[in-house]
Amino acid sequence: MTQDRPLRADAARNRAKILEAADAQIVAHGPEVPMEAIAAAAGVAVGTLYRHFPTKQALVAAVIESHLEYMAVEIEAALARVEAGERAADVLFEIAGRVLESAASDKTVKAAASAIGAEYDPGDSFDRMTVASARIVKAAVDDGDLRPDLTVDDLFLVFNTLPTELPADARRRWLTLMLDGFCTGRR
Amino acid sequence: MTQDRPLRADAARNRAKILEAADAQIVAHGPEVPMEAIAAAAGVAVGTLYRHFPTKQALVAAVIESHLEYMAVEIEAALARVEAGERAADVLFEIAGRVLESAASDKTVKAAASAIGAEYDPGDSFDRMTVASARIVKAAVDDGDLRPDLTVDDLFLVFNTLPTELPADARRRWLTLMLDGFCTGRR
DNA sequence: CTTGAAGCTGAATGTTAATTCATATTGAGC
DNA sequence: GCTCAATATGAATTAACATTCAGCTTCAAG
Repeated sequence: MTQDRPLRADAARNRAKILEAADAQIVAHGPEVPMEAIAAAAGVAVGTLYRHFPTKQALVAAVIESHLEYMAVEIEAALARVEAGERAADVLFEIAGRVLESAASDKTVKAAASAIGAEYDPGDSFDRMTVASARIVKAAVDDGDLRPDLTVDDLFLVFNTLPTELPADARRRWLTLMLDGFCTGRR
Repeated sequence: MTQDRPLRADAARNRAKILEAADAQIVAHGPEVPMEAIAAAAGVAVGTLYRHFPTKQALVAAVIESHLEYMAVEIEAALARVEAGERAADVLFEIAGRVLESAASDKTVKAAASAIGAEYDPGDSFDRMTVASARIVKAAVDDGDLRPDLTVDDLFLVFNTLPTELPADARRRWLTLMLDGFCTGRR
């Protein structure tokens, strides 16, 4: 899909700048940032956005995909550690903070997408993320560290729930409360 | 503020219809519903919206205020029950579900407001709500039912966090996880 | 039943933002 | 360094909205 013909050097550079700028702008100003603003932030003209992405929706979808990809990689790495013998709950909690940031941005972007009406394709990364997460949660439950009725869906519910806007320390506090609700108390 | 001169009967009726329609439309379709849509839902012409509210922001602010008012009343009633001897944690949890609904809508509407750039005045209702909530939380903590480090801010953090969109059962599940995180386990 | 103020209507105005496209640039194979 | 297909540019087009206002309608006081 990316390789019909290799991209010209400057085009590839611009594409990257556009994705980066779009991410930053959308996370910072929400759904309604003008394409002009994204273009300006990327240092290109609007027309260039449309050379790379047919519509604003498509651009937003691409940004989402990059977030999902990041999270998938992160979580698969965590799963590897669990399978290598680390305690699942420990790994999960350690990851949480880092993934949280991306999840937060991702949520903003998803909201942006649906506000615009994009029915974007969940795609490969999402499945990878789900599968890996499910295994980690299962392991932690089996260890007796997480309440036995807990599932990946709960985890996702909570991650999708998380507040986008507010301060880092509030976010940390929130995470603590959440995770405490997940634990058996035995840990 | 409401009583410069009593409103003509039909005007009062329209104002109520407008507020109701605005609430429904904003909660259902989000910030960006056109004034035209609100007008149509209320069965009046756009001009009428502007007779009652100078700008869209003002209309949105009025809707927020009505939600806050509802919650303030609800929570003050809860406080009365606590002061009458009911166990604070019980009352709090019983209320939670009901207040949750309004909080969810309110969040949507607030988001709408800030998306439009309304710096609306938190106002009286908000303070009443805060004060009453703080007392209930304090009582529950003193009873030993809620973890001792818990404050109203935590409660609000959680209520502001709550997902607007999703299904009633998911919301219930979420609430359970949250509240479990709040408890001492003693209860 | 009159009448004037209070209300209502909806087309017109002004603004903002997505998307297009004719024109101008530029990378890379030769 | 030449050439042209790939790219980039940004003014123009089009669509949605918020908001205004001149003219019409309806309460309600007398």
